[in-house]
Amino acid sequence: MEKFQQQYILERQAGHLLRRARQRHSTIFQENIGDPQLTPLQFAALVKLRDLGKVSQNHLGRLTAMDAATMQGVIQRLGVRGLIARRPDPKDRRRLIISLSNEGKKTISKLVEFAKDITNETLAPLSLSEKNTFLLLLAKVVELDTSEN
Amino acid sequence: MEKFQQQYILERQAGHLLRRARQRHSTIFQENIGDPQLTPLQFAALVKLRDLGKVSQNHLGRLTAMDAATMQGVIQRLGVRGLIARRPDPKDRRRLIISLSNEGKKTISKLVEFAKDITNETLAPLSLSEKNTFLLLLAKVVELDTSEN
DNA sequence: CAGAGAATATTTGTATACAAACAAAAAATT
DNA sequence: AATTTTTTGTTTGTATACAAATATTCTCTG
Repeated sequence: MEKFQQQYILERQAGHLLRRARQRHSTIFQENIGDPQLTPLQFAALVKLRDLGKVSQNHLGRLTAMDAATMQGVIQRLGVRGLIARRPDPKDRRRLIISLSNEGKKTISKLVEFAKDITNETLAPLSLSEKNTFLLLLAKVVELDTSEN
Repeated sequence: MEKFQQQYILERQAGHLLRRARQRHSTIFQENIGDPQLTPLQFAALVKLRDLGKVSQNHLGRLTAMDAATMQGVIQRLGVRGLIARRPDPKDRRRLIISLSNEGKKTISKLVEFAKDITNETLAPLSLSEKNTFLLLLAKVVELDTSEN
């Protein structure tokens, strides 16, 4: 008795499909966000800052799933554009406290309206119920409790 | 009558979740592929070459969803490691024909066994039927016909 | 067949992504 | 209180990702 050799098809692997889905999202994001300079990561950082006010740089990184080195670059570029303010935490001199500038507040409140369609557009090949299922499963894969937020 | 203001929650956006899912996959891939140097993209290129034999560099890029510039780097690094062979196409002098070296053939046939578990492990938080649903929807999002492969 | 247009590969520049090593400061342990 | 450990942020190095510009070659059209 021969065991059937299980084949390996790239197009059915989670990694390949996730990568392509992110490419799709990235394109749609760029086309719809209304600010050609702003990237998905930069936008994510602004959203979290809008929600929380002031956060340390590393903490913001954890909230947006960026490691310290990546966060460094993102904050750097947002700083250059004047969308955020940085100042040292007097209570913990290791920390850098990040917050939105007035310009940043204006920007995020304007762009978030465009951002709302992007998830929907990214999942456009799916029906409404499929979209919901997909987002639910996706959150489960990354072990995020949906009811948390 | 006031319209309810629709909120924007980062953790429910496709882009953010896709990004995190890919981070998860990337970690699991690295831990399980059995060759610390080999990246997901490099592995994808090797798999396609195994399936097809000889392909031009750009064509390989399209098959693995990499643009020409990215492909350039991946092929470069696989070349340095001696896993592929490159030679000009006599019939079309713009083209570079890529194929597996003997070393590359050995490598891919050994590693593909490890690779088979990675999708499963990446989707471990899901039940078996959820995994299937998820992969199906994911393929639909990137508009890949599953029956094609 | 000549010229326009398209395809292939390369290069440059910017932005993630993350490992690893580092300095400074805070927290935990003895 | 002194030592160890952890945390925070920075820097360096490698690998995607992709836009844009370029040179070469091929294809298509008139």
